[in-house]
Amino acid sequence: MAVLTPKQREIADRERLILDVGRRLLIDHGLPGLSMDRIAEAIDYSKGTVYQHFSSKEDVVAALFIETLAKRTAMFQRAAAFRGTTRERVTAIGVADRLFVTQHPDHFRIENLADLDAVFAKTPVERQESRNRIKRSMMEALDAIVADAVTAGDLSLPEDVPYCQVMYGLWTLSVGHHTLESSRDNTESMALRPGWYPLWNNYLALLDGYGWAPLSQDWDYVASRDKIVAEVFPEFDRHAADFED
Amino acid sequence: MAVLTPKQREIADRERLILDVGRRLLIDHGLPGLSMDRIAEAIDYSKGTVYQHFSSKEDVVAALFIETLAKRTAMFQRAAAFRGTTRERVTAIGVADRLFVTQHPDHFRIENLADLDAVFAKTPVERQESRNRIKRSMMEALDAIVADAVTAGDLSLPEDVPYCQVMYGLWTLSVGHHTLESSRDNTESMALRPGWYPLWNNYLALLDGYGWAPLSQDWDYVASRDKIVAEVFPEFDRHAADFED
DNA sequence: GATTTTTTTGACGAAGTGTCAATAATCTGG
DNA sequence: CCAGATTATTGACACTTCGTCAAAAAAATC
Repeated sequence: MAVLTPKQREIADRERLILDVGRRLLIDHGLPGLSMDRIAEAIDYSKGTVYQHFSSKEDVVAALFIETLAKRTAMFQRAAAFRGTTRERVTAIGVADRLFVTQHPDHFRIENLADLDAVFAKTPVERQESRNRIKRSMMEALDAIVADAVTAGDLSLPEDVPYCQVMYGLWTLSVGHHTLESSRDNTESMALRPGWYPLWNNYLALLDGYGWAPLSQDWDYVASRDKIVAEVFPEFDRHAADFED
Repeated sequence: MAVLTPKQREIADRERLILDVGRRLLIDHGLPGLSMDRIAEAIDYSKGTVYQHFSSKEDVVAALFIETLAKRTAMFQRAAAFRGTTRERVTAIGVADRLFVTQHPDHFRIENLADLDAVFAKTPVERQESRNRIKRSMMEALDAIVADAVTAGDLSLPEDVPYCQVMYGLWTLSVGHHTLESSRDNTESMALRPGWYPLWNNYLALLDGYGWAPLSQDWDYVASRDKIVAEVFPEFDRHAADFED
């Protein structure tokens, strides 16, 4: 089965094509702008054929979301492998998050549009399982950092606090930040400088609050941040400006 | 103009009726389950009449959201007026947030469904301004607490950190938490105890991280929490169990 | 009670969803 | 290479929803 028949090739290519067209429609015209009719028209096949690939419009969106999630997870895994203190490694996750948002804005946009129950509820179980599998592998990479921090003595948590709670805090900070930022008037109504600073500062405060050593007062995390970009994400090095505003 | 003609009365009553029916549909069947046809059928008027009240389906949803937002804001304002240390007052906001979520689940559900750009984008400007006005008054109540903390010497922020950043951190924690919690499988995929504890602990850590005195190690905030409920939200006193899981 | 203004109605056009019988293309074994 | 079996493709169809608008009904006004 190593080699595909021409027909199988065509089908595989078409699946890619549908996703690419779908992504464009989703980015350019939002969720309501993505319709099966439009996809069919754009790829010059009939609607029925599109339904052969995806069971519903939501299924297309979910498939796009999964691609996005895989990309984010890959970046997080690279970040988690940074060689440095455990707190630098968790900082690397924050950096990866920021780079993901700024360097793959299309993917990031899709995360906001597609990670909704309304979408996945109309999707075949395999798709849902696929999503859960990737999310789980992401969480594992993150929890491992906390576990390492505890064994290294950089962090000591009360008995009743599970490892994942710390990462969960960072995650909620990020999700909340991007949710609020995505609707313009929210940040507008606050006298807050837009961009990355508020989130970065809240990361620092939360980790300091948990007592994750070395504390921000004892270490130059801006320097760490630059080092992380240079070592882990050299392809984005030139874009250090992403952190400036 | 103090007294309404019967006709005006009827129209006002009907507006209420539309919102009530709309809320039920939204809660029970989600965003797609709310349709103008269904509303019209449920209230025994024609669709055209519904459109006399609201310019679109999204307009109905937005109106519902504004009612919800007003309710939350009122609770926050009560909480902010708690007589205690500044840090207790910010804790009171967290308590109010929790009580809002648990005691008004319908409203909370609506926040998640309706505070989307996709909704407000299709809404007349007055509605948008209305939302922004309420949000702003909410933020003012919150920022005032931080300002008081700084003048009281409970908190000292670096020059370049605006007051609102601290509240913004708490807000993003809450938004992120509820966003993640609203999709079952997210929390499921983490070994995290569900409910209020992770959020509460992250509140503590974030505020400790900012050095907002008295720090959690020097003060019994669980006791404060009970006091806040008893004094500010006596109507919910019996439901202290909301904080237990 | 006649006239003007306001309100209500439901049929309508446009768009979108997902289905399915009919048609076309492809594969398969002799 | 071809007949027959299998698989893929098509687009018309039934359905739903949105938002509009001319015509009808009701209310207000004089």
